[in-house]
Amino acid sequence: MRKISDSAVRRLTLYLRCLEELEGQGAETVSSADLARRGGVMPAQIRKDLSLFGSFGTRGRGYSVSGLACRLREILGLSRAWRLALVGAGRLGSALFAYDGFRRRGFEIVAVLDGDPAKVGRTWNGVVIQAVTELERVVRERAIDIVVLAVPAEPVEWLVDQAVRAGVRGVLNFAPTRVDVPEHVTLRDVDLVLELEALSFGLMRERA
Amino acid sequence: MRKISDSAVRRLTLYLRCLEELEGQGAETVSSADLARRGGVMPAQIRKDLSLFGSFGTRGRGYSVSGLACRLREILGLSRAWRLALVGAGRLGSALFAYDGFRRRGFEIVAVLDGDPAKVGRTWNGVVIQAVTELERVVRERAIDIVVLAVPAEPVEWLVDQAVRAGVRGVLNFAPTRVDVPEHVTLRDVDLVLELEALSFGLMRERA
DNA sequence: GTTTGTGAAACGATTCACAGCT
DNA sequence: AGCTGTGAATCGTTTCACAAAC
Repeated sequence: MRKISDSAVRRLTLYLRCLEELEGQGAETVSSADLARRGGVMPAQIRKDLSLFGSFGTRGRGYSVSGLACRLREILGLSRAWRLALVGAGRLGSALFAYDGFRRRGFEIVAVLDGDPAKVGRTWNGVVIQAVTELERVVRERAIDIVVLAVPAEPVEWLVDQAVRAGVRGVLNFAPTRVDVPEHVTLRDVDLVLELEALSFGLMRERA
Repeated sequence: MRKISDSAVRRLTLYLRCLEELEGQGAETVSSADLARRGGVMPAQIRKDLSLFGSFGTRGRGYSVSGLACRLREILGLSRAWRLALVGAGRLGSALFAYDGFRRRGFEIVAVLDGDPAKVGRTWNGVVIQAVTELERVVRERAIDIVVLAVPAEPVEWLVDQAVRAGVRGVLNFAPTRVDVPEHVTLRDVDLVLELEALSFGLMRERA
């Protein structure tokens, strides 16, 4: 199976958003040139990206807006629901839990865990906070697909180890630390300090 | 001035973290091979990345840990403080405000703004929440370098416009929307839904 | 002998350009 | 005529390999 670059995946999600906007506007069909204008990319890039998965358009006509959106949702795995466990019931965890952009895309946080005994037992919108020591059991018994780590760097290695042992398939890591996962587990890092550092670098070079 | 790719910048921040870890362990010097092992990259990649900015090593010896860390901090713009305004005093805003990883790197949130009149006037750790309508004035009068947008997609265009007009140099956008900024302003997007979508894509292709 | 700094080679991603379908 | 799908060409990034420095 061909390897798809991260930038290509990012663009696919971009195309989907543009298509959903078009759907809302009642558009029936769209050409790669139209879509490219909206997304700020080159038309050939769109056609190339799509050609990695099949041919979804009609020559001379373009793409069916709803048809292509549907195919993209399938390709990205967004036509099913994913079960998430959130580890870390601090401020960031609470922000992620409350954010409804996730649920709208089929990402459902079905379990919340925290290392602070004072937080364990509290309820967030019907979800009881459990102890981190329960992670392995929770992932297994509640059929968790993705673990979201909103915790400091230190416990991350242990947490990932537990989750992987229990059969988790994806990890979204917010801690500023490098994690190793087995080949069959998908990992993504969101490093907020890194983003600011990269921004800082950009600021240093402006008008220099 | 040569253009530096985003992936190179990300690696520079990675090198800095590894060097700071080494500093903590009392190491004096490090070779590109050592550093590469820690960072999970190729030694030649490190040397190539560094060569974009000068030559900091000694042949036969390696690099001075503290010396290289210091140079990287200068290159990344981390040896000075940056003044941030946070727009959006919701859950995400509150998580960002409380996160001390920013302050440790010299990113100081000196102003907080929100569109909800009920929140305006409240104080967060000595910082009074102001109305978003004040953004332009705040950026100008308080010499804001970077605006952090922890708000929904809708107000983003207007907010960026105000901030840019007032001379902001960088924007960190958490809203799931494409923003256009003038060439002299640096923009970075952190799109949490996109990260999950990309993770979902990864999960679809595992063991397929 | 060791390790850097750097051209050259290999690789990967983007853009071009056009044959082929509607 | 209009637009897709794709091989070829271009561009940028990563890796190799070695001469120069210590």
